[in-house]
Amino acid sequence: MARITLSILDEAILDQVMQLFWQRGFFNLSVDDIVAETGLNRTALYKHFHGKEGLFMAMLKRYENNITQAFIAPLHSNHSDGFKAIKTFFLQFLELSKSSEISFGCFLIATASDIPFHQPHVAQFVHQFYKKLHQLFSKHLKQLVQKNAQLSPNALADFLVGNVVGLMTLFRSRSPQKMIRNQVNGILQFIADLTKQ
Amino acid sequence: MARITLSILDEAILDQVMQLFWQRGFFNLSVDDIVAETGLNRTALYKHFHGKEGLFMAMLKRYENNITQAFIAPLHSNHSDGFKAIKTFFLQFLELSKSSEISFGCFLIATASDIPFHQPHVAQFVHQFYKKLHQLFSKHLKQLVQKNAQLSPNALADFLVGNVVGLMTLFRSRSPQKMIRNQVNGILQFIADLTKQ
DNA sequence: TCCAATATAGAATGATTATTCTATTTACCA
DNA sequence: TGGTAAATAGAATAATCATTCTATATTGGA
Repeated sequence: MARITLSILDEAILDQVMQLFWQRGFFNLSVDDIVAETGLNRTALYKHFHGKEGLFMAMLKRYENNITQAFIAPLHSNHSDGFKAIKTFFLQFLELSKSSEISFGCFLIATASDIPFHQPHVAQFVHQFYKKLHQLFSKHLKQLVQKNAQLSPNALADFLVGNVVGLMTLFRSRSPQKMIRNQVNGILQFIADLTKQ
Repeated sequence: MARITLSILDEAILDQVMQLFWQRGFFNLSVDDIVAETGLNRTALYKHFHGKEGLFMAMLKRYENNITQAFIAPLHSNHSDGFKAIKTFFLQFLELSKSSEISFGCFLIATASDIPFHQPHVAQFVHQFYKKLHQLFSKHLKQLVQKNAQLSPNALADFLVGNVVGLMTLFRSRSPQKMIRNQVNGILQFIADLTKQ
């Protein structure tokens, strides 16, 4: 029966719904907007997602599966060169900033900013995303950081997660390309220096 | 007549209104909520602020004057030691993370995340805040960075602004103390290394 | 082809939204 | 003290909100 459920909901429509929540956030997007702009059936919405909150959570998960997974792919490589993996990941921000289409940052991180007013369910999901990112960074940093380094791989991974959060928030607030570029360069110099010390 | 206007609006009530917008954001706080929870007179609201948008903008300015100014005070010092000024500024995040009271991050930066849906007026105000922060960092970095450094003081200032944005967003999303501490330590090590190279 | 289950479109509902209006109270100065 | 202007409280309004209901259309298998 899960099979049937899936076949009913048009994937293209769900992508549109995801985009809308991503762009406008939970509180600034009404069910009427969704129905009117995407064609998602109102009755189907309540049958399959049990309301607006359920739909939002489903779209957040959809985003993580479809968008986030692709973005963190460079960090999944088991390449021996940990710096290269991290560098490839952060260079994506430069590509994003060069792109002519408007970026709305990261749906998950934008939601993080609204979190105080969402269900604990949503908050937990965002924190788990932070954790996944942390683990991926940490894996590469472990083989990169010298024994005598001042900061541990775990500490540095937190530093990188914080920088991703910063970059994504800059994107969302339509900051100039130069700011993005300078922050990425700062991060990369910092990581590069770790191996030289 | 501006004199009269000021005497009418209770400063304590305005502080409460500011706190509410700060905590809940524009879209998740109704005029009825404001009236019920702070005692702000509804008629006065429309007379003096011309609606919810005007009140929000006024509270954002109030926040910048009262809260932000105090927070960036360490960067206003003309101390000869630029590193010390920057360090003092970032150590404030550690104090904040140790504090038992819940932090809602930075009102300006949380608004940045909602910006795509606000008036350009609001977006511009947030960008000017980024700019002010940049200039303050840049001032200290200029006397800190070696001539042969890979990154310019202006580039590094952008890097620091991005990190402030990241830290504030972590606060807002109720991230663990350890994440905050590790990001601050990363920033400080990076700046310290600038002088040693 | 016919039937039962499901999908759809959109009207109805009742709560909540921002804003305006009205009536009453307060403050201030001659 | 008396009168005018401003402040207040809260009712009224019309739009919008999330959700449910109803009636019609569409499907898929015997």
